[in-house]
Amino acid sequence: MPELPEVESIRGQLEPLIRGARIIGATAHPSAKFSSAPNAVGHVVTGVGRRGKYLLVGLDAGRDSQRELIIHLGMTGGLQVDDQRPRDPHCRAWWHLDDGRHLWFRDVRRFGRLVVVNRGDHRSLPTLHAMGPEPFDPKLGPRRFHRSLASTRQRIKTSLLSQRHVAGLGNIYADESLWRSRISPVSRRVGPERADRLLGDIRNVLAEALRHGGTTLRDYRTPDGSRGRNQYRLDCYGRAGQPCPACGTTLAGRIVDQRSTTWCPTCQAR
DNA sequence: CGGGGTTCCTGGCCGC
DNA sequence: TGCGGCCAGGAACCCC
Repeated sequence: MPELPEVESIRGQLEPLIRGARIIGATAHPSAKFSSAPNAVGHVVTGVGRRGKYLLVGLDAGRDSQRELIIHLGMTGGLQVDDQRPRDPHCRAWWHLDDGRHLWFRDVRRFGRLVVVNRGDHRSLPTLHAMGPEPFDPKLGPRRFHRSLASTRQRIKTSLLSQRHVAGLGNIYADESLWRSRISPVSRRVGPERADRLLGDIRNVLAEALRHGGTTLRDYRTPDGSRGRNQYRLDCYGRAGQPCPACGTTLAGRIVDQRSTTWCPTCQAR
């Protein structure tokens, strides 16, 4: 489940591998989630960016078009660059590069998707289009974050996963951030002081995960095949029934708005 | 137009 | 040992 630290780790490895390459061919799984891969053919890769959990591959076709290949990795998606044509049964799309290499997208569960658009035209991707600020954007201050959270009555866990208030959190880092900030995931109102603390803890949790190469629970790998190491550092996510690392209370687990959620009933009391 | 429910997918794991 | 059932979950999509 690649979240911001995992997507950023992939972006950092991928960009030097494919920047400057021209895409001369493509093959895609017939699903509409992948079938637009051939629209990237004829373009040169100008760079690889990231917004929240989306990878943004810059494409340049010369005089006419500045386009963008947008990839969301979903739960099980990953990207590789190989000399040979991919033979993996879970390959959902691949692009032939002019130096003979192949960029390919592996996604066992097909929760990922990709699309080629005119650069910056994100109207076909509602979540990206309405994406909140990057967590490390200096323009995102505690006041703005609090105001944003206060604009809805959704549970805080749901708000964090919505990408509308801050970009890049998934289920793992949402639970980790709320645990660290001692905020109940079902809280519907977060005051200015707690919002301030939460923003700081989101930044700490994400920065630490990034420093440790992301979290590999099962599928996540960077393009060179490396696993993350942050899975050994999780305090809360996936540990229901085990003692809270802070106070020893048994961590609780239940479904909150369709997502499995873990929290400490003592530290994160309502 | 915000919010809620539904759907897409497959492999690992559990229990019988 | 084999296998049915269950679970993981981000975002598009539909509807009110």
